[in-house]
Amino acid sequence: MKYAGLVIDNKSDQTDTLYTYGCSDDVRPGQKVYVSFGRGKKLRPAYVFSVSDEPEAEYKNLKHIEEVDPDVSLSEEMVKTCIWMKKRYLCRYIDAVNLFTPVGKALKSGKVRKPFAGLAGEEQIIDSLTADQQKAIDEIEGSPGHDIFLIHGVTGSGKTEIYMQLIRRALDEGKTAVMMVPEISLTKQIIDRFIGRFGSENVAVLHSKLSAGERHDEWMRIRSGQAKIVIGARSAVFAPLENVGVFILDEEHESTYKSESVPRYDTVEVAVKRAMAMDAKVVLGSATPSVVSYSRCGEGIYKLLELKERYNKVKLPDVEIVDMRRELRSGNKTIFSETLYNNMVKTLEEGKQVILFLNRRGHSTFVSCRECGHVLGCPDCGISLTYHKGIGKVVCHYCGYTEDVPEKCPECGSGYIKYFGAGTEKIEEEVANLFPDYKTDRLDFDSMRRKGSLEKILKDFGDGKTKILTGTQVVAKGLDFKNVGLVGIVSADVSLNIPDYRSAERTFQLVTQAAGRAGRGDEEGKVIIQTYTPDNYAIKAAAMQDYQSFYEQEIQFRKLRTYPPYSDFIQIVIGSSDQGVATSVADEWEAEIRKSLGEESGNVLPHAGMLTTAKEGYKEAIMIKCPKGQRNKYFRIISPLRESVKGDKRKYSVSVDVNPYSMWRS
DNA sequence: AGCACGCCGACT
DNA sequence: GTCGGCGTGCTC
Repeated sequence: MKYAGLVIDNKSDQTDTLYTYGCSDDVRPGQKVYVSFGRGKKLRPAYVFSVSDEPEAEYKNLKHIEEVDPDVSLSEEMVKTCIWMKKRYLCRYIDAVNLFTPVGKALKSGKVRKPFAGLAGEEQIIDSLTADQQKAIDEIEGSPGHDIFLIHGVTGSGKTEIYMQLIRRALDEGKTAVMMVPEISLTKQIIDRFIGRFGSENVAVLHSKLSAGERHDEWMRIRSGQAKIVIGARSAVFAPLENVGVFILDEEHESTYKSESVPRYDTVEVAVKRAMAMDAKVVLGSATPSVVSYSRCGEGIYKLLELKERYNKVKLPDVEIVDMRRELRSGNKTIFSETLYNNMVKTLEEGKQVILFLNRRGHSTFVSCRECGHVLGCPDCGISLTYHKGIGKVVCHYCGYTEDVPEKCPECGSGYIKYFGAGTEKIEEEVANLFPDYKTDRLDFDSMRRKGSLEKILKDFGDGKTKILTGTQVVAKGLDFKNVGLVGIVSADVSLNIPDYRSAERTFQLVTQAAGRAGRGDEEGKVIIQTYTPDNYAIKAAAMQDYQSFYEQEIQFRKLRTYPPYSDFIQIVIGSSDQGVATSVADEWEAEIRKSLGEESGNVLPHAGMLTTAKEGYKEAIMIKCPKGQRNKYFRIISPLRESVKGDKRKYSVSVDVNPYSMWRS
């Protein structure tokens, strides 16, 4: 008989440890098994994490594995990655395991289900590769084993073709491949291209819109070795593939690669960890690489590959910055500068289309009383409510609370209620007034939900029906339409004014990406950037499409303030339905961490209550700035605290987030 | 997280 | 007398 260490499928901090069960000699790590646990009568699922000849201790009530699941199992590499994730993200074993295993059950055999129904596949014929493309492929394929590459290529420089050639090579060598894209660009087009090239039998697709059953089917196709290429959003990094040749992350700078729920993993880190175990390559691609990734090239951690020219040598767009302060001084109080308006007229008269970008949805950003100054706020969150004219209500963009717009000020009773700050809804309204002869449309979170489909809005624009499309980030990313003559960035300042150390980086990325939407046919496009801060380096560099210049200035700022890549932020969130418990636990942890850090205790920010919805309960956040190279030391302090939750009788939960996506809520 | 044990109040 | 309320504590 042997002894197996099991992770029980049980969502509790208290049981987050390996339990020893007796088993037969042929049980292997990674197997899904069923055991009796605690006082429960039903068999519970569990995963074998270790097998040994001797038990670690004497157990007076040793139980045995009752059943082994014939279908679902993890590889040894996946088990090791789970153990690493628990340490790295301070999550439970089961949280990591659940990412690797399918939710849902298989449908009865013989049955709906073809995930690619209606997708014929579309092969794009490539005449020849550019010199840059060929050089990148040669360099990646020429490196013998595990390696990490960053492809920095302007929009339209042909990164996807490189990815496909690398995947072809992996398949030829009998290996498999993972192709990841941000959720937002996981559209029919990219799947079509891959199926056209590799055949639908070789391709599996994983994304959040699959039903549990579909996900299970795809999982089985991958695990059984049928599908050799997995395309998906960040969760595809957990695809149950063995012998992966290459993990590819397109648009690597996108925030969707960072998980915002437990375990709060970074997809690049997981890909690198798995790739190391399988001697695979990791390829990151972006037109605007994240500052952290680019700096790693300078340190020799990643190998940088530059694609300088656009495919078919299409010229980069002509970009103009408009100083809105001057516009205001000259008496123009509208949203559109004279330059933007004139260019819109010209573009439309030429029969071309216009994209207007503003990173703020809704109609008016706040509603205020002119008599007493009262601003309508959310009763739960306190932040100001955004007016949505389409539904005639004010909405909290944080928790989703809505209410009717009051006719009188709830504070003083005055009827002078005014709307301030423009969002996409307001822009669309203004555009429709100014250009009544042209069809307008709007693409943002609200319109996608209300009108039912992203596809419909995109199709109308693609067919040329819609002449002017207004939208948020969605229009800045991945849209590839040939007839766009003008892109107007209505206010480049929106993302710049968010109090987060990455605001300049995000602004540069957004403006560059939005500008890249212009002139994707064979003609040069025009881009107009409206801003109140025309001298800001991120805006200037984006206007020049000059990544290098942006990076050099940004990295100085990061160094000066010891922000990433010169440090990591570690956020510890303590949540409880009892405010007193959350606060006292946060007090204790903060004091303990400060004590352990000694002279470096200044790197611990005092804990602060977070904005939460009623459902989430009360939350306290401790933010720690961990200097570069000190991560292990800081984790040695935090890990025992995390483990101590097991023995604590008070009711609270703890989650740890390394480099959280948003820093400004707390 | 489950699940059973156990120590208190209002019922056939 | 006992049915059941959910507070408490354990799970190899």
